Amino acid sequence: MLDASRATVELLIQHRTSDLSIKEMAAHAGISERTFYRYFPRKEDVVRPFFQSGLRRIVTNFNARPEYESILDSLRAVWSDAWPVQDAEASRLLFHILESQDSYRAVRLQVVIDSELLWAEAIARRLGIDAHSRQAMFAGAAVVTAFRMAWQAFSLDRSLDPIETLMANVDIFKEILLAPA
Amino acid sequence: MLDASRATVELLIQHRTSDLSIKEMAAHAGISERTFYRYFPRKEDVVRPFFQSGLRRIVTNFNARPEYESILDSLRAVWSDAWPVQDAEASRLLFHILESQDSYRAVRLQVVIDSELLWAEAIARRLGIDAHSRQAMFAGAAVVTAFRMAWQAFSLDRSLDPIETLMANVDIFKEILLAPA
DNA sequence: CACGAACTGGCAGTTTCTGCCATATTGCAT
DNA sequence: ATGCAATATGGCAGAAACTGCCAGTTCGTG
Repeated sequence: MLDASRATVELLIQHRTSDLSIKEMAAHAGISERTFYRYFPRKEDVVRPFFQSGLRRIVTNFNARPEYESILDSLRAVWSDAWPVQDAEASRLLFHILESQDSYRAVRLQVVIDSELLWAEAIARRLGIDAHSRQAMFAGAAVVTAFRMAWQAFSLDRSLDPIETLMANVDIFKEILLAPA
Repeated sequence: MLDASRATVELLIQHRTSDLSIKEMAAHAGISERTFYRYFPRKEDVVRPFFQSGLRRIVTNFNARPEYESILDSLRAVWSDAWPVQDAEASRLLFHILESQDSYRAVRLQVVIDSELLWAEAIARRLGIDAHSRQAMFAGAAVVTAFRMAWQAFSLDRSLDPIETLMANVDIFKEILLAPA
């Protein structure tokens, strides 16, 4: 399922457009149309596993960072190696393709927003607070917002450095992310 | 178009489900199926104008508040009268209906996230800073996050007071919303 | 190997969505 | 008010998206 998602994203990038039929997607992923619909309730859900796995991997890496490291340093570290696609230019292209159709954009945003919960848990663990507390929830939202805006800025402006952009964003929420209680 | 959106949302609430066909929606809105598709590119886009107009109205009201009022007081004021639907119970029901299907949930989230830009401009005007600055963008994101979480909490927990929930959320981002530069 | 559970594909049928053209409505100048 | 152009609407045919059902396959387990 993740494989099929990856294969389809690859096809989207190849064709530089979001106008692909189910037939084309299924064929390139090497599965039948019927199976395609078992994996993805709606056509645009095809990008969901791709982004989910990427986002989850970042959080997992964050959780694997040493305790003594500051949250800001950890964020810098995990952001460095975790990109949705290896090539920066392909990443930008994918952003624009998915941005061009509301249906894809909406799904991508939903996946991103849903990762707030993972980040809330991760930050809460670090700060030693309750993962369901208001503070933890908003710390999660802050991290995701910083990611989201950095990715957008990076995709729109070729001259930006992704890591520095993220860190500048995170800096704004510093207090929220550092206050222990 | 907004009328058709409102009518359809009304129908969703009446039927307590998101499983409505285009045929039913168009009939209830008093337009043909063909015209329905002229207004709404995809079926689930039908909720878009409804939420957009609600969100825009809140920002407009915020901009109409007196200059001398604090941002927090203004937020409290505009939040008080502006609900997507008049009846609180209907509002909760609508939330659950749209939450039950990813396609509707994704659209709602997208509309909410897109209102960040409006808030960034509104807050920037108040603080006397550039609307495209990083600080303004994140202030907008902070307000929207506070709204979003308050609405969710309010919809899930019948005992919560919407205004107090919002203000408690906003309080977390106090520094970002108050710092003049 | 046997067997049940889970995965996959084919196909018919429904619903969603689009292109094209004809008709109606609106805005505006006369 | 009248004519005219621009725009909004509807009908219909057809394509694409999506579902239900059943049959064949693969996979893990005893």
